[in-house]
Amino acid sequence: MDPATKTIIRTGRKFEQVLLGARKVFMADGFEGASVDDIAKAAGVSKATLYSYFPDKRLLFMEVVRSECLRQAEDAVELADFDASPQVALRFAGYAMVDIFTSDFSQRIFRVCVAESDRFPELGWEFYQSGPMVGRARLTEYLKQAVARGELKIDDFALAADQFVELCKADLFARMVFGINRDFTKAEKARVVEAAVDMFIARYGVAP
Amino acid sequence: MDPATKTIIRTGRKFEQVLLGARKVFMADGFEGASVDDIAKAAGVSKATLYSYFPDKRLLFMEVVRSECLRQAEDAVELADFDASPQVALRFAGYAMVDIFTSDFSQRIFRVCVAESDRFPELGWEFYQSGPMVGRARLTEYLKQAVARGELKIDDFALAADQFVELCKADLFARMVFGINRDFTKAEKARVVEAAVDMFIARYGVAP
DNA sequence: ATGAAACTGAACTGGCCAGTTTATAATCGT
DNA sequence: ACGATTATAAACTGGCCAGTTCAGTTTCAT
Repeated sequence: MDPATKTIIRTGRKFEQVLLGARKVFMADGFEGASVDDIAKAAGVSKATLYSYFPDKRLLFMEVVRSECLRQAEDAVELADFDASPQVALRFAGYAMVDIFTSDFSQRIFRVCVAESDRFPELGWEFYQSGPMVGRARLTEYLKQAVARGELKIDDFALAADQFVELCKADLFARMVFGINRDFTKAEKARVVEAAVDMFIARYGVAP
Repeated sequence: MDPATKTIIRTGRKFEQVLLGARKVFMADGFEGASVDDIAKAAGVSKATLYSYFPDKRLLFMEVVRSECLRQAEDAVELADFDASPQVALRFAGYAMVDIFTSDFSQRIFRVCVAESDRFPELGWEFYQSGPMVGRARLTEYLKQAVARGELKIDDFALAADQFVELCKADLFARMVFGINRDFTKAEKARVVEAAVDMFIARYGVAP
Protein backbone atom coordinates (compact mmCIF):
# COMPACT_ATOMS: atom_id res chain seq x y z
CA MET A 1 0.00 0.00 0.00
CA ASP A 2 2.29 2.70 1.30
CA PRO A 3 5.15 2.81 -1.20
CA ALA A 4 7.61 3.39 1.64
CA THR A 5 6.63 -0.03 2.98
CA LYS A 6 7.81 -1.68 -0.24
CA THR A 7 11.29 -2.24 1.07
CA ILE A 8 13.12 -5.26 2.32
CA ILE A 9 13.71 -5.33 6.05
CA ARG A 10 17.16 -6.78 6.54
CA THR A 11 17.25 -6.80 10.33
CA GLY A 12 15.69 -9.58 12.36
CA ARG A 13 16.61 -13.01 13.55
CA LYS A 14 15.35 -15.05 10.65
CA PHE A 15 16.23 -12.95 7.65
CA GLU A 16 19.02 -15.27 6.52
CA GLN A 17 16.86 -18.32 7.09
CA VAL A 18 14.19 -16.94 4.80
CA LEU A 19 16.72 -16.15 2.10
CA LEU A 20 18.17 -19.64 2.34
CA GLY A 21 14.82 -21.34 2.02
CA ALA A 22 13.85 -19.08 -0.86
CA ARG A 23 17.09 -19.84 -2.62
CA LYS A 24 16.48 -23.55 -2.36
CA VAL A 25 12.91 -23.48 -3.61
CA PHE A 26 13.33 -20.85 -6.33
CA MET A 27 16.34 -22.65 -7.76
CA ALA A 28 14.45 -25.92 -7.81
CA ASP A 29 11.12 -24.72 -9.14
CA GLY A 30 11.64 -21.34 -10.81
CA PHE A 31 9.70 -18.22 -10.00
CA GLU A 32 6.23 -19.32 -11.04
CA GLY A 33 6.70 -22.87 -9.88
CA ALA A 34 7.68 -21.92 -6.35
CA SER A 35 4.89 -21.30 -3.88
CA VAL A 36 5.36 -18.98 -0.95
CA ASP A 37 4.02 -21.67 1.36
CA ASP A 38 6.74 -24.04 0.18
CA ILE A 39 9.37 -21.40 0.72
CA ALA A 40 8.17 -20.67 4.23
CA LYS A 41 8.20 -24.36 4.99
CA ALA A 42 11.67 -24.88 3.51
CA ALA A 43 12.92 -21.90 5.50
CA GLY A 44 11.41 -23.24 8.71
CA VAL A 45 9.52 -20.01 9.16
CA SER A 46 5.91 -18.93 9.14
CA LYS A 47 4.45 -17.23 6.11
CA ALA A 48 3.69 -14.15 8.20
CA THR A 49 7.34 -13.88 9.17
CA LEU A 50 8.39 -14.16 5.58
CA TYR A 51 6.04 -11.36 4.61
CA SER A 52 7.33 -9.22 7.44
CA TYR A 53 10.73 -9.20 5.74
CA PHE A 54 9.72 -9.12 2.09
CA PRO A 55 6.73 -7.14 0.89
CA ASP A 56 6.07 -9.61 -1.94
CA LYS A 57 7.27 -12.67 -3.78
CA ARG A 58 8.90 -10.68 -6.55
CA LEU A 59 11.24 -8.79 -4.27
CA LEU A 60 12.15 -11.96 -2.44
CA PHE A 61 13.07 -13.54 -5.74
CA MET A 62 15.16 -10.58 -6.81
CA GLU A 63 17.02 -10.64 -3.54
CA VAL A 64 17.85 -14.32 -3.94
CA VAL A 65 19.25 -13.82 -7.40
CA ARG A 66 21.21 -10.75 -6.33
CA SER A 67 22.89 -12.50 -3.44
CA GLU A 68 23.64 -15.59 -5.50
CA CYS A 69 25.22 -13.54 -8.24
CA LEU A 70 27.57 -11.99 -5.74
CA ARG A 71 28.62 -15.44 -4.59
CA GLN A 72 29.22 -16.56 -8.15
CA ALA A 73 31.29 -13.47 -8.86
CA GLU A 74 33.59 -14.33 -5.98
CA ASP A 75 34.17 -17.81 -7.35
CA ALA A 76 35.10 -16.35 -10.71
CA VAL A 77 37.96 -14.35 -9.26
CA GLU A 78 40.08 -17.49 -9.22
CA LEU A 79 39.93 -17.69 -12.99
CA ALA A 80 43.30 -16.36 -14.12
CA ASP A 81 46.90 -17.02 -13.21
CA PHE A 82 48.33 -13.72 -14.37
CA ASP A 83 51.97 -14.64 -14.84
CA ALA A 84 51.56 -17.89 -16.71
CA SER A 85 51.97 -18.29 -20.46
CA PRO A 86 48.82 -18.09 -22.58
CA GLN A 87 48.76 -21.84 -23.11
CA VAL A 88 48.84 -22.55 -19.41
CA ALA A 89 46.68 -19.67 -18.21
CA LEU A 90 43.98 -20.12 -20.82
CA ARG A 91 43.82 -23.83 -20.23
CA PHE A 92 43.38 -23.25 -16.56
CA ALA A 93 40.76 -20.56 -17.09
CA GLY A 94 38.97 -22.70 -19.65
CA TYR A 95 38.61 -25.68 -17.33
CA ALA A 96 37.52 -23.41 -14.50
CA MET A 97 34.85 -21.78 -16.63
CA VAL A 98 33.54 -25.07 -17.88
CA ASP A 99 33.33 -26.31 -14.33
CA ILE A 100 31.44 -23.20 -13.29
CA PHE A 101 28.85 -23.17 -16.01
CA THR A 102 28.26 -26.89 -15.91
CA SER A 103 27.66 -26.80 -12.18
CA ASP A 104 24.22 -27.67 -11.01
CA PHE A 105 23.74 -24.29 -9.46
CA SER A 106 24.75 -22.29 -12.52
CA GLN A 107 22.43 -24.34 -14.66
CA ARG A 108 19.53 -23.59 -12.38
CA ILE A 109 20.17 -19.91 -12.01
CA PHE A 110 20.73 -19.53 -15.73
CA ARG A 111 17.48 -21.30 -16.47
CA VAL A 112 15.57 -19.13 -14.05
CA CYS A 113 17.15 -15.90 -15.29
CA VAL A 114 16.48 -16.66 -18.93
CA ALA A 115 12.93 -17.65 -18.15
CA GLU A 116 12.08 -14.62 -16.06
CA SER A 117 14.09 -11.83 -17.62
CA ASP A 118 11.03 -10.95 -19.68
CA ARG A 119 9.00 -10.28 -16.56
CA PHE A 120 12.00 -8.91 -14.61
CA PRO A 121 14.14 -6.81 -16.91
CA GLU A 122 16.47 -5.76 -14.12
CA LEU A 123 17.10 -9.41 -13.29
CA GLY A 124 18.86 -10.31 -16.53
CA TRP A 125 20.97 -7.22 -16.25
CA GLU A 126 21.99 -8.01 -12.72
CA PHE A 127 22.98 -11.55 -13.61
CA TYR A 128 24.85 -10.41 -16.70
CA GLN A 129 26.79 -7.82 -14.74
CA SER A 130 27.78 -10.05 -11.88
CA GLY A 131 28.20 -13.25 -13.88
CA PRO A 132 29.58 -13.19 -17.43
CA MET A 133 30.94 -9.64 -17.18
CA VAL A 134 33.11 -10.45 -14.22
CA GLY A 135 34.74 -13.36 -16.03
CA ARG A 136 35.22 -11.28 -19.11
CA ALA A 137 36.84 -8.43 -17.20
CA ARG A 138 39.17 -10.82 -15.47
CA LEU A 139 40.17 -12.46 -18.74
CA THR A 140 40.62 -9.13 -20.50
CA GLU A 141 42.98 -8.06 -17.77
CA TYR A 142 45.08 -11.17 -18.31
CA LEU A 143 45.11 -10.74 -22.06
CA LYS A 144 46.40 -7.21 -21.73
CA GLN A 145 49.30 -8.37 -19.65
CA ALA A 146 50.11 -11.17 -22.07
CA VAL A 147 50.05 -8.71 -24.96
CA ALA A 148 52.30 -6.36 -23.00
CA ARG A 149 54.72 -9.25 -22.55
CA GLY A 150 54.63 -9.86 -26.29
CA GLU A 151 53.04 -13.30 -25.95
CA LEU A 152 49.84 -12.41 -27.77
CA LYS A 153 48.70 -9.88 -30.35
CA ILE A 154 45.16 -8.58 -29.92
CA ASP A 155 43.27 -5.51 -31.08
CA ASP A 156 39.80 -5.92 -29.63
CA PHE A 157 40.36 -7.26 -26.14
CA ALA A 158 36.74 -7.51 -25.11
CA LEU A 159 35.89 -9.45 -28.23
CA ALA A 160 38.86 -11.76 -27.83
CA ALA A 161 37.83 -12.53 -24.28
CA ASP A 162 34.25 -13.19 -25.36
CA GLN A 163 35.48 -15.44 -28.11
CA PHE A 164 37.48 -17.55 -25.73
CA VAL A 165 34.60 -17.84 -23.33
CA GLU A 166 32.31 -18.81 -26.15
CA LEU A 167 34.74 -21.39 -27.50
CA CYS A 168 34.73 -23.08 -24.11
CA LYS A 169 31.00 -23.56 -24.41
CA ALA A 170 31.11 -25.31 -27.78
CA ASP A 171 28.88 -28.37 -27.85
CA LEU A 172 28.67 -28.58 -24.04
CA PHE A 173 26.50 -25.55 -23.49
CA ALA A 174 23.75 -26.44 -25.92
CA ARG A 175 23.56 -29.98 -24.63
CA MET A 176 23.29 -28.61 -21.15
CA VAL A 177 20.61 -25.94 -21.49
CA PHE A 178 18.38 -28.26 -23.47
CA GLY A 179 18.76 -30.97 -20.91
CA ILE A 180 20.48 -33.52 -23.17
CA ASN A 181 23.22 -33.89 -20.58
CA ARG A 182 23.35 -32.70 -17.01
CA ASP A 183 27.06 -33.26 -16.57
CA PHE A 184 30.09 -34.21 -18.63
CA THR A 185 33.10 -36.46 -18.45
CA LYS A 186 36.62 -35.14 -18.11
CA ALA A 187 37.24 -36.23 -21.69
CA GLU A 188 34.31 -34.25 -23.03
CA LYS A 189 35.47 -31.15 -21.22
CA ALA A 190 39.06 -31.66 -22.33
CA ARG A 191 38.06 -32.01 -25.96
CA VAL A 192 36.43 -28.60 -25.90
CA VAL A 193 38.87 -26.69 -23.72
CA GLU A 194 42.00 -27.91 -25.47
CA ALA A 195 40.47 -27.06 -28.83
CA ALA A 196 39.49 -23.63 -27.53
CA VAL A 197 43.05 -22.90 -26.43
CA ASP A 198 44.50 -24.17 -29.71
CA MET A 199 42.16 -22.00 -31.70
CA PHE A 200 42.77 -18.93 -29.59
CA ILE A 201 46.53 -19.28 -29.86
CA ALA A 202 46.32 -19.93 -33.59
CA ARG A 203 44.53 -16.62 -34.00
CA TYR A 204 46.19 -14.36 -31.44
CA GLY A 205 49.49 -16.07 -30.68
CA VAL A 206 52.75 -14.50 -31.88
CA ALA A 207 55.13 -16.62 -33.94
CA PRO A 208 57.93 -17.78 -31.63
CA MET B 1 -8.76 -40.78 -18.98
CA ASP B 2 -8.48 -43.45 -21.61
CA PRO B 3 -4.84 -43.37 -22.56
CA ALA B 4 -5.74 -43.90 -26.20
CA THR B 5 -7.59 -40.58 -26.09
CA LYS B 6 -4.37 -38.77 -25.18
CA THR B 7 -3.53 -38.09 -28.80
CA ILE B 8 -3.70 -35.03 -30.95
CA ILE B 9 -6.48 -35.03 -33.52
CA ARG B 10 -5.03 -33.43 -36.61
CA THR B 11 -8.12 -33.51 -38.80
CA GLY B 12 -10.79 -30.84 -38.59
CA ARG B 13 -11.45 -27.41 -39.96
CA LYS B 14 -9.85 -25.35 -37.23
CA PHE B 15 -6.79 -27.34 -36.34
CA GLU B 16 -4.43 -24.86 -37.97
CA GLN B 17 -6.25 -21.94 -36.41
CA VAL B 18 -5.76 -23.39 -32.95
CA LEU B 19 -2.08 -23.98 -33.57
CA LEU B 20 -1.64 -20.43 -34.82
CA GLY B 21 -3.32 -18.88 -31.82
CA ALA B 22 -1.37 -21.10 -29.47
CA ARG B 23 1.85 -20.16 -31.17
CA LYS B 24 1.13 -16.48 -30.71
CA VAL B 25 0.17 -16.68 -27.05
CA PHE B 26 2.79 -19.21 -25.95
CA MET B 27 5.56 -17.24 -27.61
CA ALA B 28 4.40 -14.05 -25.94
CA ASP B 29 3.70 -15.38 -22.46
CA GLY B 30 5.54 -18.66 -22.05
CA PHE B 31 3.96 -21.90 -20.95
CA GLU B 32 2.85 -20.96 -17.47
CA GLY B 33 1.96 -17.41 -18.42
CA ALA B 34 -0.38 -18.40 -21.23
CA SER B 35 -3.95 -19.24 -20.30
CA VAL B 36 -6.00 -21.61 -22.38
CA ASP B 37 -8.80 -19.05 -22.49
CA ASP B 38 -6.42 -16.52 -24.02
CA ILE B 39 -5.27 -19.05 -26.58
CA ALA B 40 -8.81 -19.94 -27.55
CA LYS B 41 -9.63 -16.27 -27.90
CA ALA B 42 -6.49 -15.55 -29.95
CA ALA B 43 -7.31 -18.52 -32.16
CA GLY B 44 -10.87 -17.36 -32.68
CA VAL B 45 -12.12 -20.69 -31.44
CA SER B 46 -14.06 -21.95 -28.45
CA LYS B 47 -12.28 -23.63 -25.61
CA ALA B 48 -14.27 -26.78 -26.22
CA THR B 49 -13.02 -26.92 -29.78
CA LEU B 50 -9.47 -26.45 -28.65
CA TYR B 51 -9.83 -29.35 -26.23
CA SER B 52 -11.36 -31.49 -28.93
CA TYR B 53 -8.06 -31.31 -30.80
CA PHE B 54 -5.60 -31.33 -27.94
CA PRO B 55 -6.17 -33.40 -24.82
CA ASP B 56 -4.31 -30.91 -22.65
CA LYS B 57 -2.28 -27.72 -22.54
CA ARG B 58 1.02 -29.55 -22.40
CA LEU B 59 0.50 -31.41 -25.63
CA LEU B 60 -0.65 -28.26 -27.33
CA PHE B 61 2.51 -26.56 -26.24
CA MET B 62 4.68 -29.41 -27.45
CA GLU B 63 3.01 -29.34 -30.81
CA VAL B 64 3.63 -25.62 -31.19
CA VAL B 65 7.31 -26.01 -30.44
CA ARG B 66 7.62 -29.01 -32.73
CA SER B 67 6.07 -27.28 -35.70
CA GLU B 68 8.05 -24.11 -35.15
CA CYS B 69 11.28 -26.02 -34.98
CA LEU B 70 10.55 -27.58 -38.33
CA ARG B 71 10.03 -24.12 -39.81
CA GLN B 72 13.28 -22.93 -38.34
CA ALA B 73 15.10 -25.95 -39.70
CA GLU B 74 13.91 -25.12 -43.21
CA ASP B 75 15.28 -21.60 -42.91
CA ALA B 76 18.60 -22.99 -41.84
CA VAL B 77 18.92 -25.02 -45.02
CA GLU B 78 19.88 -21.84 -46.84
CA LEU B 79 22.94 -21.53 -44.67
CA ALA B 80 25.72 -22.84 -46.84
CA ASP B 81 26.94 -22.10 -50.33
CA PHE B 82 28.79 -25.34 -50.90
CA ASP B 83 31.15 -24.32 -53.65
CA ALA B 84 32.39 -21.04 -52.24
CA SER B 85 35.73 -20.57 -50.52
CA PRO B 86 35.78 -20.83 -46.73
CA GLN B 87 36.11 -17.08 -46.31
CA VAL B 88 33.04 -16.43 -48.39
CA ALA B 89 30.92 -19.38 -47.30
CA LEU B 90 31.63 -18.97 -43.61
CA ARG B 91 30.97 -15.28 -43.72
CA PHE B 92 27.66 -15.89 -45.37
CA ALA B 93 26.74 -18.65 -42.93
CA GLY B 94 27.84 -16.53 -40.00
CA TYR B 95 25.63 -13.61 -40.91
CA ALA B 96 22.72 -15.94 -41.59
CA MET B 97 23.10 -17.61 -38.22
CA VAL B 98 23.35 -14.35 -36.37
CA ASP B 99 20.21 -13.15 -38.10
CA ILE B 100 18.40 -16.32 -37.15
CA PHE B 101 19.27 -16.39 -33.49
CA THR B 102 18.79 -12.68 -32.97
CA SER B 103 15.32 -12.83 -34.50
CA ASP B 104 12.45 -12.07 -32.23
CA PHE B 105 11.00 -15.49 -32.75
CA SER B 106 14.17 -17.40 -31.94
CA GLN B 107 14.62 -15.39 -28.80
CA ARG B 108 11.16 -16.24 -27.62
CA ILE B 109 11.30 -19.90 -28.43
CA PHE B 110 14.73 -20.22 -26.86
CA ARG B 111 13.52 -18.54 -23.71
CA VAL B 112 10.52 -20.79 -23.47
CA CYS B 113 12.52 -23.96 -24.18
CA VAL B 114 15.15 -23.17 -21.59
CA ALA B 115 12.52 -22.32 -19.04
CA GLU B 116 10.40 -25.41 -19.56
CA SER B 117 12.91 -28.09 -20.43
CA ASP B 118 12.98 -29.03 -16.76
CA ARG B 119 9.30 -29.82 -16.79
CA PHE B 120 9.33 -31.13 -20.39
CA PRO B 121 12.49 -33.14 -20.95
CA GLU B 122 11.42 -34.14 -24.43
CA LEU B 123 10.97 -30.49 -25.35
CA GLY B 124 14.61 -29.49 -25.03
CA TRP B 125 15.61 -32.55 -26.98
CA GLU B 126 13.19 -31.78 -29.78
CA PHE B 127 14.39 -28.20 -30.06
CA TYR B 128 18.02 -29.25 -29.94
CA GLN B 129 17.51 -31.82 -32.68
CA SER B 130 15.59 -29.61 -35.04
CA GLY B 131 17.39 -26.36 -34.27
CA PRO B 132 21.12 -26.33 -33.48
CA MET B 133 21.75 -29.84 -34.79
CA VAL B 134 20.44 -29.03 -38.23
CA GLY B 135 22.75 -26.06 -38.57
CA ARG B 136 25.65 -28.07 -37.31
CA ALA B 137 25.02 -30.90 -39.75
CA ARG B 138 24.79 -28.48 -42.62
CA LEU B 139 28.01 -26.77 -41.65
CA THR B 140 29.83 -30.05 -41.12
CA GLU B 141 28.87 -31.11 -44.60
CA TYR B 142 30.35 -27.94 -46.02
CA LEU B 143 33.53 -28.29 -43.99
CA LYS B 144 34.08 -31.80 -45.31
CA GLN B 145 33.89 -30.60 -48.87
CA ALA B 146 36.26 -27.74 -48.17
CA VAL B 147 38.72 -30.16 -46.59
CA ALA B 148 38.38 -32.46 -49.57
CA ARG B 149 39.23 -29.51 -51.79
CA GLY B 150 42.30 -28.84 -49.66
CA GLU B 151 41.06 -25.47 -48.47
CA LEU B 152 40.86 -26.42 -44.81
CA LYS B 153 42.45 -28.94 -42.49
CA ILE B 154 40.19 -30.34 -39.78
CA ASP B 155 40.23 -33.43 -37.60
CA ASP B 156 37.11 -33.14 -35.48
CA PHE B 157 34.43 -31.84 -37.83
CA ALA B 158 31.62 -31.71 -35.36
CA LEU B 159 33.70 -29.74 -32.92
CA ALA B 160 34.93 -27.35 -35.60
CA ALA B 161 31.36 -26.66 -36.65
CA ASP B 162 30.30 -26.09 -33.06
CA GLN B 163 33.22 -23.77 -32.56
CA PHE B 164 32.26 -21.64 -35.50
CA VAL B 165 28.66 -21.46 -34.39
CA GLU B 166 29.76 -20.52 -30.92
CA LEU B 167 32.13 -17.84 -32.18
CA CYS B 168 29.26 -16.21 -33.99
CA LYS B 169 27.46 -15.83 -30.68
CA ALA B 170 30.30 -14.01 -28.93
CA ASP B 171 29.07 -11.01 -26.99
CA LEU B 172 25.75 -10.87 -28.87
CA PHE B 173 24.20 -13.96 -27.38
CA ALA B 174 24.71 -13.10 -23.74
CA ARG B 175 23.41 -9.59 -24.24
CA MET B 176 20.39 -11.03 -25.93
CA VAL B 177 19.30 -13.75 -23.54
CA PHE B 178 19.66 -11.47 -20.56
CA GLY B 179 17.65 -8.79 -22.23
CA ILE B 180 20.41 -6.17 -22.39
CA ASN B 181 19.73 -5.74 -26.10
CA ARG B 182 16.83 -6.97 -28.18
CA ASP B 183 18.47 -6.32 -31.53
CA PHE B 184 21.84 -5.28 -32.93
CA THR B 185 23.27 -2.96 -35.52
CA LYS B 186 24.94 -4.19 -38.67
CA ALA B 187 28.25 -3.02 -37.23
CA GLU B 188 27.83 -5.06 -34.07
CA LYS B 189 27.03 -8.16 -36.06
CA ALA B 190 29.90 -7.54 -38.48
CA ARG B 191 32.39 -7.17 -35.65
CA VAL B 192 31.53 -10.62 -34.36
CA VAL B 193 31.08 -12.50 -37.63
CA GLU B 194 34.23 -11.16 -39.28
CA ALA B 195 36.23 -12.01 -36.18
CA ALA B 196 34.69 -15.48 -36.12
CA VAL B 197 35.74 -16.13 -39.71
CA ASP B 198 39.24 -14.78 -39.11
CA MET B 199 39.68 -16.98 -36.11
CA PHE B 200 38.34 -20.07 -37.81
CA ILE B 201 40.62 -19.61 -40.82
CA ALA B 202 43.59 -18.89 -38.59
CA ARG B 203 43.06 -22.26 -36.93
CA TYR B 204 41.88 -24.52 -39.73
CA GLY B 205 43.02 -22.73 -42.89
CA VAL B 206 45.82 -24.19 -44.98
CA ALA B 207 48.78 -21.96 -45.82
CA PRO B 208 48.36 -20.73 -49.40
C1' DA C 1 -32.69 -30.79 -47.70
C1' DT C 2 -31.21 -33.63 -44.07
C1' DG C 3 -28.43 -35.90 -40.76
C1' DA C 4 -23.92 -36.31 -38.86
C1' DA C 5 -19.95 -34.04 -37.45
C1' DA C 6 -17.87 -29.97 -35.97
C1' DC C 7 -18.27 -25.81 -33.44
C1' DT C 8 -19.95 -22.38 -29.86
C1' DG C 9 -20.57 -19.91 -25.50
C1' DA C 10 -21.22 -19.89 -21.10
C1' DA C 11 -21.49 -21.76 -16.93
C1' DC C 12 -19.33 -24.80 -13.61
C1' DT C 13 -15.91 -27.72 -10.74
C1' DG C 14 -12.04 -28.28 -8.19
C1' DG C 15 -7.72 -26.85 -7.17
C1' DC C 16 -3.91 -23.78 -6.38
C1' DC C 17 -1.86 -19.71 -4.65
C1' DA C 18 -0.49 -14.66 -3.06
C1' DG C 19 -1.19 -12.05 0.51
C1' DT C 20 -3.85 -10.76 5.10
C1' DT C 21 -5.47 -11.25 9.62
C1' DT C 22 -5.75 -12.60 14.35
C1' DA C 23 -4.98 -14.43 18.56
C1' DT C 24 -1.15 -16.54 20.84
C1' DA C 25 3.51 -17.66 22.09
C1' DA C 26 8.63 -17.28 22.10
C1' DT C 27 12.73 -14.19 22.54
C1' DC C 28 15.39 -10.39 23.89
C1' DG C 29 17.19 -6.09 25.89
C1' DT C 30 17.44 -3.96 30.07
C1' DA D 1 11.32 -10.31 35.33
C1' DC D 2 8.87 -7.44 32.36
C1' DG D 3 7.61 -4.87 28.23
C1' DA D 4 8.54 -4.70 23.52
C1' DT D 5 9.75 -6.85 19.53
C1' DT D 6 9.47 -10.81 16.74
C1' DA D 7 7.61 -15.20 15.44
C1' DT D 8 3.79 -18.69 14.84
C1' DA D 9 -0.19 -21.38 13.23
C1' DA D 10 -4.17 -21.51 10.96
C1' DA D 11 -7.89 -19.79 8.91
C1' DC D 12 -9.53 -16.79 5.35
C1' DT D 13 -10.15 -13.72 1.00
C1' DG D 14 -10.14 -13.05 -3.60
C1' DG D 15 -8.52 -14.28 -7.79
C1' DC D 16 -6.85 -17.16 -11.50
C1' DC D 17 -6.95 -21.14 -14.31
C1' DA D 18 -7.21 -26.13 -16.45
C1' DG D 19 -10.43 -28.90 -17.91
C1' DT D 20 -15.61 -30.44 -18.36
C1' DT D 21 -20.32 -30.22 -19.62
C1' DC D 22 -24.26 -29.16 -22.25
C1' DA D 23 -27.83 -27.20 -24.90
C1' DG D 24 -27.94 -25.06 -29.01
C1' DT D 25 -25.90 -23.51 -33.75
C1' DT D 26 -23.17 -23.87 -37.93
C1' DT D 27 -21.00 -26.50 -41.64
C1' DC D 28 -20.70 -29.94 -45.03
C1' DA D 29 -21.24 -34.14 -47.62
C1' DT D 30 -24.54 -36.63 -49.92
